[in-house]
Amino acid sequence: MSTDRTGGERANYRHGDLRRALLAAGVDLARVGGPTAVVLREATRRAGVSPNAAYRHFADRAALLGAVCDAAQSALATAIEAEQDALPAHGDRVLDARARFQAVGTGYIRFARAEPGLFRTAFAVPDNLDASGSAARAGGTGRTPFQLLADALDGLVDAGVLPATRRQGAEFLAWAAVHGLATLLIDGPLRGLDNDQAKQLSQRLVLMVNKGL
Amino acid sequence: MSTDRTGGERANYRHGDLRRALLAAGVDLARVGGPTAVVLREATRRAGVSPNAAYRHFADRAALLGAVCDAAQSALATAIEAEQDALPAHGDRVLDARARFQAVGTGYIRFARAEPGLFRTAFAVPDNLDASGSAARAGGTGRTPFQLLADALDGLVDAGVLPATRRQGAEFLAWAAVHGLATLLIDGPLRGLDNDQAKQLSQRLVLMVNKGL
DNA sequence: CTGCCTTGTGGACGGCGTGAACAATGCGCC
DNA sequence: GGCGCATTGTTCACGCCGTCCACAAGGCAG
Repeated sequence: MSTDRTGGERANYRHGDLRRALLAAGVDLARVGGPTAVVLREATRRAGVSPNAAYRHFADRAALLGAVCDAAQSALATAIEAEQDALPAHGDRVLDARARFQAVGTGYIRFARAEPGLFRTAFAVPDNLDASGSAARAGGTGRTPFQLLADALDGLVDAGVLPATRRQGAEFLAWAAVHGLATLLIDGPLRGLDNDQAKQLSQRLVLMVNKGL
Repeated sequence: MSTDRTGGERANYRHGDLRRALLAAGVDLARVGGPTAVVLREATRRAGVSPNAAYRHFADRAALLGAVCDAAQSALATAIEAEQDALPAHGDRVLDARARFQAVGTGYIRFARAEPGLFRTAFAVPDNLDASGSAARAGGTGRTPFQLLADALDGLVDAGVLPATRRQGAEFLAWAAVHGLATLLIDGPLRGLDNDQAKQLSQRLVLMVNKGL
């Protein structure tokens, strides 16, 4: 599906869009097998190109993995946005703010379960506060997953649900809880829970966070 | 330090304790470089033995990694126990129960920060509920990290702090939060926080869990 | 048209996990 | 005590991986 444009062999010596092709192949690999499955030689194979061609577009395997990681974060952001967009606006500022916050958690965990390989890859590269806000990791609205969470918390403060004094650092507590549950659900002892149980547990978790913040 | 008994070359054809030597080498590798650093050939090299000798004691690399993973979980359990043992008993059942619960989180995060490679390795192998209680993962008291958390929650119920109705599944919520914070602190955007900030944040998190459960 | 910069190729190297055949060892049985 | 056999370690070999280097094919600027 991502070999090259014509489907057969390249007409020209040049590929034309190799960087994008390698990235797409890398994402496919990550989707199926997680971060360790994004393998340089296999990506070039899928792009119909010799192994070393990759080095014209990525410094090394880590660079390719980093790009795939950014793409995965972007997909996560998109999933969260979709969850929020599906929300009916019922006018009540408090309820709306709570719902948007809840949707961050729900979307996060839904994505982790739907695309475990991509999810694992999204966090395979150690990141810092800069990377967490990098534009390459943003979804359709230009916000990264981390920023979407921060926005939702700001919404809680604006609606008067969360005291401003407890706002600082709250994204880390909330993120920790949701991210931890996600890893428990896909790699941990909670693997194999069905959708209902997972949904129930994640709602309970977000309730806990809401109440405990 | 873990080459062989005499320090020099083996006197005998037989090694005598190769399985243990390979495991020790594997743990050393994991300590420094995390799960991906536990490499069969390097472990055998450190044990002073040919690469294929490992296959007499481990089915494959994954089996060795699994054993290292169990050892890491056991070390984590020991760290939590140590944190609890350091607690002064001030007689009040409520305060004691809370302190023991808090100590699980504190010990968990202290270990993650002190031994990030080992910590990452402890969760490198997807586990299930059976594995979470395996004796190989237990610390000095024979309890695994997961069981120590469950014990602490039972203590909260016994002390009347946590309503019994909310006990079921609480270990997953608590674990999610603490584990999530740990990963944020060692691989995530919170990397590089100093000890005070980390301690403060983890106390705040456990407070959140306590209040929100 | 010509020369140069970019992009892809081919060959090679060392490291990895792993399989098969072989050799040293030491224990159990006579 | 000697012998046979299961155990444990060695050697050789294969295919995969990431990566370096020298080279070739294409396109663009002058």
